[in-house]
Amino acid sequence: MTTTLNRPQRSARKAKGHGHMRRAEILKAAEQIFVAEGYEGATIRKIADEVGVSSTCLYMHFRDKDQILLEIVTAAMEELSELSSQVVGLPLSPVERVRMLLRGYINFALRNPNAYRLVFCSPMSEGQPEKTAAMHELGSECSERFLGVVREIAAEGRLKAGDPQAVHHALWAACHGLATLMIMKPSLDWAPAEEMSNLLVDGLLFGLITD
Amino acid sequence: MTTTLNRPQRSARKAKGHGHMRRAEILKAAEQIFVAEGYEGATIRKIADEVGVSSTCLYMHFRDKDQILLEIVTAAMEELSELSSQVVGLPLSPVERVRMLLRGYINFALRNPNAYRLVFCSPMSEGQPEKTAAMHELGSECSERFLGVVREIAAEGRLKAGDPQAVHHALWAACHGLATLMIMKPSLDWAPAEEMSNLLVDGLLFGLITD
Amino acid sequence: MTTTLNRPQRSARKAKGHGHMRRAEILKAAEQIFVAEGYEGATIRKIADEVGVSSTCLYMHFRDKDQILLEIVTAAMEELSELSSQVVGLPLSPVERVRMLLRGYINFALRNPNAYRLVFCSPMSEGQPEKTAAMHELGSECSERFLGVVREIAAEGRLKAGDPQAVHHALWAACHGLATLMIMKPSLDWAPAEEMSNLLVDGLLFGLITD
Amino acid sequence: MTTTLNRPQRSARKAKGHGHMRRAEILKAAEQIFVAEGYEGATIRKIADEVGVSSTCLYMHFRDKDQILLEIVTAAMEELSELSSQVVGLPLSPVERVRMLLRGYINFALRNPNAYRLVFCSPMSEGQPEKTAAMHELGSECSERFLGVVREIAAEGRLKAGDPQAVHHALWAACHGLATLMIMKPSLDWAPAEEMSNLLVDGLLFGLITD
DNA sequence: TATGAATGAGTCTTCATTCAT
DNA sequence: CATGAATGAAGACTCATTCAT
Repeated sequence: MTTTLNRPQRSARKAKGHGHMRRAEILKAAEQIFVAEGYEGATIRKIADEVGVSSTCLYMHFRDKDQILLEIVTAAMEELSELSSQVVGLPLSPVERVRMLLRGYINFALRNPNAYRLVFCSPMSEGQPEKTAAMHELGSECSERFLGVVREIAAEGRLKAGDPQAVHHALWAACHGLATLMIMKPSLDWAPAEEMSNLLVDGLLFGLITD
Repeated sequence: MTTTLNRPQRSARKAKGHGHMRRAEILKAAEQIFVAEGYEGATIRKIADEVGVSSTCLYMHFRDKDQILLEIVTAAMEELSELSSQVVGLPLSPVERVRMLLRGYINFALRNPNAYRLVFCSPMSEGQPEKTAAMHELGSECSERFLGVVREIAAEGRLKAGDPQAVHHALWAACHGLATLMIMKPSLDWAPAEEMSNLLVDGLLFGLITD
Repeated sequence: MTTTLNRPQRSARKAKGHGHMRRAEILKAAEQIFVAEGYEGATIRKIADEVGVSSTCLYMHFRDKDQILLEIVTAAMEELSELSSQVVGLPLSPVERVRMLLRGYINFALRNPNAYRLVFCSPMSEGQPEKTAAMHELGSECSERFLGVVREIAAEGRLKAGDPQAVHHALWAACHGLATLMIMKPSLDWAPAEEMSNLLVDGLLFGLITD
Repeated sequence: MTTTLNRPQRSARKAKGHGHMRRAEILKAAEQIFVAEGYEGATIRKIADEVGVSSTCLYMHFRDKDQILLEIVTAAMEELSELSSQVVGLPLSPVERVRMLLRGYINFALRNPNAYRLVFCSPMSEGQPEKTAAMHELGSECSERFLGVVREIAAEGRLKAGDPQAVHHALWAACHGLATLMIMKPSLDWAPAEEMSNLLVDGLLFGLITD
């Protein structure tokens, strides 16, 4: 009742972690809030409160708010890139690798909904040219890797229609659509995510690729 | 209901006409900004500046910020609903009607990119319960109509997998993905829209439905 | 639902009164709103809506908002002055006339709570020097008349203590207190107004004046 | 609870001290403006300007506008409550205690005109239920204490008329009237405050209570 | 490394008022 | 006499950011 200052509810100021612990702590807190409240909802104050430090403190570790979010998003993209990299290298038929790529992609998007939205559904890309470079580079890598596997399939003469690029785009777009729609309209009466994912991916592959 | 000026004549007279031109001007500016800068980025001031009037002026024509957005969205949804209604009534096989629905859907989205993003890529949905009722009603209508046709196909025992609801969701989501991605990433090396549309839709239908 | 303009609910635009009807209509509406919602709550728009005309229209009859309210208040003061004038002239003993004056005063205040507050509880007096002149003139008249009757009593040697001026102030202040407190704290568990009024006035007169 | 700086030391250091001087400065400025311009007239901006800081700065020290006002009012009420508490406990006859309560009350009001008006002449009361709880609690305490003494007098069968509650209200209201009128109309030709106070209080007690 | 205090720009919204018709 | 359209100033409040310590 007698709270005299506005944000005193620093729940539990954690024991001083040395060195770069702080940075990680901040990123973690920011990600939580970012996921919970979206890009505009993730304010510096909320993040600072979550970590248990002053807002000012964040500026000792990051230039500005965008840098924090960008770092989170880039980390997410790295994960995605890493994931695609691993799948592409598996000793499986190209179709199987594509199937895993698509499933993994949808899965990733649903697990990182806000990062995903930020990367793929925001016009932010056009905002700062250089700041988002690293992020987009990672995106291109993923895309290239994926396209490579589709080309392998095409090389086997198994594309029912379209060129590899178009098929790759269609596959990606479809999965992108499922992910974003499930993220944006969670109130719809969706079947379980895995079921939807399988239904879509299997249908697409069956429809676009011959045995 | 009482006014015929709700949707003003889209003639070329741009010169500050009297009457209720203003309303339309505002809606147009708002749509652009909403789409360019997202829901939170579209401030009353920016819209007013775009139109070239004071912020206060907007309140003469709309109760609040939400009403502006809502009106744009609802108008777009009405158009989409109208379109789906027409297709569903055509004397064609259910599969053919689904094909037309999906193509028409993608087509609509690409022709109305701003409105489309506004409706399907904005978080706005989960805000006020009643204010968005009309909009959601229209969305549900479209969805129901589409689902109805998928059910016809299911009744013929031709769904390869999944229940009608899931298949309907998968088809919709895939087309949604193609539309949004082509809208949001126009710099990618896309095949022509119609080609992409056909590739995706035909692939999906072939993959999910038996002859 | 489809109201396109902000204030269309002009309930029932009354048949055009000729001449100065309008002025009276406006004052009446303003008084209602003034009483119902207080000084700050009585906005030009509300008054205009209540009358059924545009806000602009009010400016054809009154210079500004203050003039409207001032006119109401002055009218109230005229009523009070009239009332005191009548009572003072009655063929009764001075004590009886004072009793009636005080009762009438409390009664008046309770019937015109907002006007009363505006006149006696607002620093507005110091605001505009000339605009409120008429109003204050009326107040002085009342006060003088009242003081005159107290002087009659004093002339009979019946004041227990104090000079006429002080007694007049004390009587007035006490009644003022009852009125304002009942106006401002209506949620208190007050006895009926008349009962309170009698209790206070009779007590005061008995306490300050000898038989 | 955690801070000892709630009511900062009222020393004379006016030079922009560090610490929580600010809070007190703001409260002081707010009280002046609240009283000079009324509840609605006391805007955040005016207060901030008076203190010489930005409007934003106020929000560092208080949650919102209401909290500022509330704090002022509550502080005043605490003082008044303390005062009444002391008087009630004195080893005097109930009539004498009432006399002291009333004189003390008037005295308090005249010594704290700003706070007094804020508490007893502002409509603020009927706003939020819980926010004003503490304040009303203090008011009730005072009132109850006073009523208790009046009941003692009633128990001795010495009330000339009315029930204890009504008499208590009448006494309070009369003193309230004297205080507010002397505060609001200082330009009137008042007798010295103590003289007025004695005249009114003695007159009331003589008029309402038998020996 | 961290902070408390502060700020300027910006958010939506409402008000009294004016101007051209 | 009356209006629709418009406005500038102001309302409370929030945000990212900075500065002195």
